[in-house]
Amino acid sequence: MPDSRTPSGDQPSDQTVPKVVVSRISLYLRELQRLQAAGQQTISSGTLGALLGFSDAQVRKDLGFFGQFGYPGVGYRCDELIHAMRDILGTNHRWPVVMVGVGNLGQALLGYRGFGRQNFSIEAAFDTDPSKVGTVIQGLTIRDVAELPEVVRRLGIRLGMIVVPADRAQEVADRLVAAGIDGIVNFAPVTLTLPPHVETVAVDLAIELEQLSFAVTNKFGKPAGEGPAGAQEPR
Amino acid sequence: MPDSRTPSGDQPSDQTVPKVVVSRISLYLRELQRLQAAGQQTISSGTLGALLGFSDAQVRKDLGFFGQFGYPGVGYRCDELIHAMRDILGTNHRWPVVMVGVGNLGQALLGYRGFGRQNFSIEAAFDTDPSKVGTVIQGLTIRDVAELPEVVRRLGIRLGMIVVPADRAQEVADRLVAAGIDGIVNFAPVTLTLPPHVETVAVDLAIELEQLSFAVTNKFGKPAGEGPAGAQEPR
DNA sequence: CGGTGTGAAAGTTTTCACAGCG
DNA sequence: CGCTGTGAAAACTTTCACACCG
Repeated sequence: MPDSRTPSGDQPSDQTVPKVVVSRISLYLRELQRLQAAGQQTISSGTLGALLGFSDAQVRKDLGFFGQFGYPGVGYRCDELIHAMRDILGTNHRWPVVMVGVGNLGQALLGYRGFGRQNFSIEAAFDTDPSKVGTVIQGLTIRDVAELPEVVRRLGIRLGMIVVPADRAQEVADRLVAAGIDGIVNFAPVTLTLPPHVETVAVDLAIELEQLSFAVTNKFGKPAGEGPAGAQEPR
Repeated sequence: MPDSRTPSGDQPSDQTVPKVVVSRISLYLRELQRLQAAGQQTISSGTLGALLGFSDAQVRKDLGFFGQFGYPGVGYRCDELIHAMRDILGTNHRWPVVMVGVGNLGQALLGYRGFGRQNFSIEAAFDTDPSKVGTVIQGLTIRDVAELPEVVRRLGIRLGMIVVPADRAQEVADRLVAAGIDGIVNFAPVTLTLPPHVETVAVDLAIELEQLSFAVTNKFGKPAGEGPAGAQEPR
């Protein structure tokens, strides 16, 4: 484009990037990390796409939203692309996170190693149940929700996870917002009402099963021959 | 359309329904169940949409993929629409499900009440760890994965959940497919290769946090400002 | 009225196809 | 060569706007 230097992530980006593109970036990153761990140095858009069930053009277009990262005739260097995608996603630095709700699911998430692998670290966990407050789970002392504002401020935390029952989720969301949080992952099966400056991502496990139920139910009412090989469709 | 009888879910559906429409159907259903529990009899597309952040037209168009369910001037009857949407999603009947992997997360999912609420029931759980096989968790006796085919056949199970580490997920998927499963929810952070007749839904918890990281990082690069995520050190 | 259902228009995302580069 | 980056075309999704209904 402007000149002919070595590829690098310059910023043509000012257009607004579709959400679905960002979710694919996460999938590219995940796959690249696997490839790198397997010793692969470079990869082409075609190969990367095939591993995930996307076209080569889609991979290139997606990356094109953020800059130029490839080498014509060669492909992309895994290490460079991983670094670039972490920059895009904001995960080249560590994110401290708070969790509210340490029931079944909350406790499991506290022990999930996958967060740390992508540079997220649950730094504090809260509950309202007095029988839980003060106990130690996965090395963390559970605190009373009343301490939320102080802890968020002291640790400079911007992200929170809601892992409480549906009927308590909005109240917890309000507390997180009041404490100054910028983004929330909501595992409760309810839609939160939030001020527009707070970002949110919803995960509803029952809905995932419903989507599968629909797909399986309607499998034999579809068009004929379906897609390429058996690559899994991304969410 | 054809005649003027009471609205009901007849099926103009043969067009292929976009996935994003199906995911909104799940959200409509969730909200309707909440409204019904709160005693509401009817709801308009505008009100329902507003509760979820969608336009009235979107709600009507989405429902239009599956039939005619509304009463002009009135809206939709909650009980009817709930039933219709369960029919669409295939959750008016109970789905028995198998789970493979009863680590941290698997055990939490075994205890999650939200599945039962939407008519899914985890009927059997498997692991390969001999120290887990034979133990009872959440009232279920954990079985050896070798028993998968027999149990799936005997209980007529069509859906499976993969809750094992990434490096074991493909092998487990192959076993589920061999056992005759039709759909898989995959919680492992890896893309599965599956035959085209097997449906799949992927849930990657770290990716959800990454999406939030991106949104928060770029919140102030949206309207006019500079520097969304491109910056990278020139090589 | 207040609301649905639905073509047609607008907007968005994906695919195509090809110039250009090492 | 093999592959990227990217306009332009195609496909798809959302919004608009309005006839019609109770």
